[in-house]
Amino acid sequence: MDKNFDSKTAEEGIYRTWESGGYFTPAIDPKKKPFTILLPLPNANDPMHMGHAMFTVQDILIRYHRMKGDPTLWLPGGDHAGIETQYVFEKRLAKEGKSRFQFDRETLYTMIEAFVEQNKTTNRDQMKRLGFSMDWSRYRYSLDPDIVATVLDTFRKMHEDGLAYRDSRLVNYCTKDGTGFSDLEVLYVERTDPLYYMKYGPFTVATVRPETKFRDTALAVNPKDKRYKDAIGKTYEIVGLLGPVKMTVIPDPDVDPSFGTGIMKVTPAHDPHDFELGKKFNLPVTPIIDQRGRMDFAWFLTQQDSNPKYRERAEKYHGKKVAEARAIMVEDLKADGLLIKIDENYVHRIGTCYRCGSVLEPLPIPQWYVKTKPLAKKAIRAVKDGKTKIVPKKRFEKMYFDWMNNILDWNISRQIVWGPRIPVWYCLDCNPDITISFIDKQLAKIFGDYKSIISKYQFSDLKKGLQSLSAPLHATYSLSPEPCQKCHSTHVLQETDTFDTWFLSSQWPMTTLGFPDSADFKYFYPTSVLDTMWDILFFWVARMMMMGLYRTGNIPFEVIHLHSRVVDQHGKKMSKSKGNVMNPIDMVDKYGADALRMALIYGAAPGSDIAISEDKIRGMRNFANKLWNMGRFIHMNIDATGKEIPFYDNEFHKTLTDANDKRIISELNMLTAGVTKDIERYRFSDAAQAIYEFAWHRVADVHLEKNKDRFKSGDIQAITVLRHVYITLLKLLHPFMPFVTESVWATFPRKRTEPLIVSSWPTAG
RNA sequence: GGGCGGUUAGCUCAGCUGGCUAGAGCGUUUCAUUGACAUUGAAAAGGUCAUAGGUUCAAAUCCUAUACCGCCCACCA
Repeated sequence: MDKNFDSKTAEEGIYRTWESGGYFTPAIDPKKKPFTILLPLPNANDPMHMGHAMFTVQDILIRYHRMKGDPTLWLPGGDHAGIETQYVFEKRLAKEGKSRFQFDRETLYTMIEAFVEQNKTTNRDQMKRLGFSMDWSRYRYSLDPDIVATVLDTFRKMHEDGLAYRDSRLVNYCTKDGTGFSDLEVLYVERTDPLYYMKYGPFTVATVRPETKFRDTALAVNPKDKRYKDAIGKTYEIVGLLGPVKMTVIPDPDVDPSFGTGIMKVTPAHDPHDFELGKKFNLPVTPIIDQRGRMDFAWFLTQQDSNPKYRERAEKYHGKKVAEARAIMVEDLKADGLLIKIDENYVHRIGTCYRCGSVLEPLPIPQWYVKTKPLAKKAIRAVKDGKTKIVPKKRFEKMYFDWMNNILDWNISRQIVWGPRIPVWYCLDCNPDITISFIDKQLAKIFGDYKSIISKYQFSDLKKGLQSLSAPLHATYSLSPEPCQKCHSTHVLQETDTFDTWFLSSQWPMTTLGFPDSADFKYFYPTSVLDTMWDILFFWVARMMMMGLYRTGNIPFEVIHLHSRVVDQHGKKMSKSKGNVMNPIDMVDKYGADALRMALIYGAAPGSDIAISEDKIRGMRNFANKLWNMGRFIHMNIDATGKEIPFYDNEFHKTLTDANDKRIISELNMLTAGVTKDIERYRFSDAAQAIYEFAWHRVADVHLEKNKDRFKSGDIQAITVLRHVYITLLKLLHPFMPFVTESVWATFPRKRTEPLIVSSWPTAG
């Protein structure tokens, strides 16, 4: 044996032995209850970060259960990660001076697909570097045809059940990325913006968005506000930048009389609250900002009789970006004496795109939604009834219930190409006023060439492309084009929106296992533990609960375990901009996978952050080496005796005479019981610390030193006990530090020849 | 605005259902060692457990309030 454990040369070979031995693939035994974990599917295109390294938690559970003899499955996978991947790809295009809008949808899709294929294996190889014992023979990719087929079928069922529907309402739209998002994806940031007090006929109104005033449809006041009591229901003529308009004052209990002047202008097309209010009072939805984030005054410019002054203004505003237009309008308001004052220090929160940071525009665009209330109800019930347990309970159960109880319908439409297209079809002949705003080869197939389409149908902006249809709400579910049910026309077009990535991943437990009738699904579903970080509790975990219960009638997993977030050595979140990101693979190269794994587990309390530093990883590398040298010491002493050392068993136990031996055995039994209990209770740090403490400070520092003379003198009993203690430690530590333990294990004689990974978990006593 | 978590040694944190001199890793100081390991060993310094009350025979641990830090949720224009 070498003087030190050399992780670099040992790890790869060991992993290959495990893999080629088939130990990662469980043997299906109907008599045994399996233990199953689904890997939270990483973006197939993404290199590994420290967050992924925390999947060590899963490997600990998996290795523990495998050693206990359970048919154990850890199912890996990769996510096409719709918007994420397309965004990364577009950035690359931008570097070449290109834009996605230069390509038709099929070409763009093919390009992204090729891009993903190039990088798909990186993440997988890195998982192996960490020693993760996943069943690679069952690896799934979220765009595998059978997975997509199940997802589409779920959509079909939801459509039939009235749980998937199309509606035109305000959507959080990123004008830069060109897609809408669900409420969860909105990132609110605090900002200080000017609050403008504008003259509004006989009133004064405060707003941060003067540019939307042209399409205000009403004024709202709190019905309890005495100041405006008499105004409710009355219509006023209000002179604005483009001349006078008529507006009615409506009551709205949500208006805060103490904010601004207590009067609110109502803009249903660009404010979610106003949109709802508009529905109540039958106000028209009249947009003034388009999907590119530019001012749209076409409605005004097409009027024949408009005043030349106003017309000139509208032309000036038209097509300008929101911020730019606002600045010009503020100047015009001042010139007209309509601006009363500006509060420059108004602090509010504004919705931004979590991807690119742009301000999101609430825009009225039709999208597909999932009706979530009935699904949430069952998902709440399942946790309340204890069918699925959340660990740590105290902290995260409340979060889960709060979110489920206040859940809103889920927007599953994305105006991107990278992902499965929503399988519904619209008849172009039944909807002659349809607006098609993208380039699509499918259309060319229907009509022969683009030109004829352009002449027949309205295109809002061909170049911008790939956006949602503003079609009437009639849609037919189908996987392939079928003649219109009403008019039998074959001029049908598939919805251009693709599914939100989370719509696919929410079905991961079913789709990966082969729902509805594969052997795997029947055997492994519901899975045992779902381990992930709390940041995707709503995005993913909660939605899997809803979708799993909806489709299978059964929970997708028995336990939801939320692991720690990895932060830097000062307890700060790792981020590229802060420059404090640590690459897990670098650490594996430098100190070994065992060291990194142990450093991530050791000292992490359930639900709290775990601080990682290179010093800590180095400390754990030292521990791996300590363990290695304990093995070396034992070998040297055995070799010195020149004898065969008996295996430690019950018979041998009875012959123990030395107090030191008896004591260390009894302590080992206590440790075994403790570690087993800690793992069962998801207290991995406690288990890791207990083993570390015992191995280093109890066995190596005390027992070994104290009994050195006995070992050297060839005391067979002492050596047998020591070897047994050591071998048991290797087993206990194997889930945490699989490489070094497996490596030393191989140097010791065993009753059976299997590697440590499939050896039996020790029992106390 | 609502909610959650944190505040313990120089740094990062453990301390689960209250109970012996409050622990670990890293760091610091001193000493030792060519015989498993310097990726080592022995020893040491270092904490009024955020603050103020309260419950209790007993509180870092439970309760109340305050302060600061972090996070989540929410349509206040």
